[in-house]
Amino acid sequence: MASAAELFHHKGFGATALADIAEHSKVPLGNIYYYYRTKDDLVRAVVDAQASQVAVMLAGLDEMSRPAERLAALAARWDLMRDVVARHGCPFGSLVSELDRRADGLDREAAVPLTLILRWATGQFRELGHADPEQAAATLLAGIQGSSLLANALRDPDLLTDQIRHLQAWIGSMA
Amino acid sequence: MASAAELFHHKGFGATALADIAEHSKVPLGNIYYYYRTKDDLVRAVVDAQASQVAVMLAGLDEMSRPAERLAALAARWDLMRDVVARHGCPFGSLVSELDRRADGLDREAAVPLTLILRWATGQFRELGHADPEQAAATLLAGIQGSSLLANALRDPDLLTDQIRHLQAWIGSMA
DNA sequence: GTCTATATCAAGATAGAC
DNA sequence: GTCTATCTTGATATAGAC
Repeated sequence: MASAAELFHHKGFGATALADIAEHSKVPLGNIYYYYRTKDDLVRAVVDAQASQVAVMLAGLDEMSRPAERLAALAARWDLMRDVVARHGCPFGSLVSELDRRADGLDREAAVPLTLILRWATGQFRELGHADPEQAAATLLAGIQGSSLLANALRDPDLLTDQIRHLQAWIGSMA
Repeated sequence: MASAAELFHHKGFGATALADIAEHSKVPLGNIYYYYRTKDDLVRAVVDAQASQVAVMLAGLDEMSRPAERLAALAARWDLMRDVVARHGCPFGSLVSELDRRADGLDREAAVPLTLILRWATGQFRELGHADPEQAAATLLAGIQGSSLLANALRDPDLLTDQIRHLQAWIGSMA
């Protein structure tokens, strides 16, 4: 499953064959099907794992004292992965972008990690006393996702770092 | 080619079969291969067409008198397609996101439409007297792309409209 | 539970009549 | 140039031995 998450991120869901995952994880092909009946089941498990990781990350941020600090630390998470993001995009964003065009239920489930972040950030901006916390949260997450996409398109990690800094300054300006 | 552009946008490049394009365009399957030797050739043509459309759009915006007006009008283009964007994502952003994970040259070519916009916007911000026009252009395009992705993930056209308005207000504040 | 061999099928690409 | 029939490949999924 970890191999699947990595390969879906690096090569995309559609372009990753189960044989690729079998080889990368050293798990025999047939064995994968013992745990995941279909490829869709596997990507569902990957998305669920992403959602759990997000929940853990947000819980960690909640340990910080002030909301502005927490929001800035959220943004910093993408900057920590700047080289991976510039090469392969944001793991949540690129997967949601690919799965969102499907008609089955998978498209909605793929949005869960981003939804969790959005809801959490809305709470933080509310605590900050922002007049429109939902819009502010969307501005922050859109800024993160958009710079991840641009940094990926231009293969430029510096673009990501610059924009994250810009977002952090914006957050700081209303603390 | 127009059918390919539409289906690549709606279903994604990998998930669209040439048979789908043949059916949608009423062009017999074998006939497509007379004009495009491979599926990669076809998506290359689609990206080239996107780049041309972008060039035409930017030339149209150049007709406006003031740079702030032009930049706001650029952002308005996405709001005009709000329902399509909320359902299928930005046609440039989603294609670049899918093709960017490929190792061949196609990944770089897919970035051309976004690069054209970025370069143009940089010039506009420079004309506006912005201290860091490159960063401002990245902020604008990242905001547009990020809200397109979020609006798509949440299936919420209003999110896109809100964010576009926010970006336009930001542009207006420095005119 | 593990693993190899294979069935099945869809999709890219081609052959060749018209 | 147009179109149908088909070849070929590769990927999902399964069968069945161990």
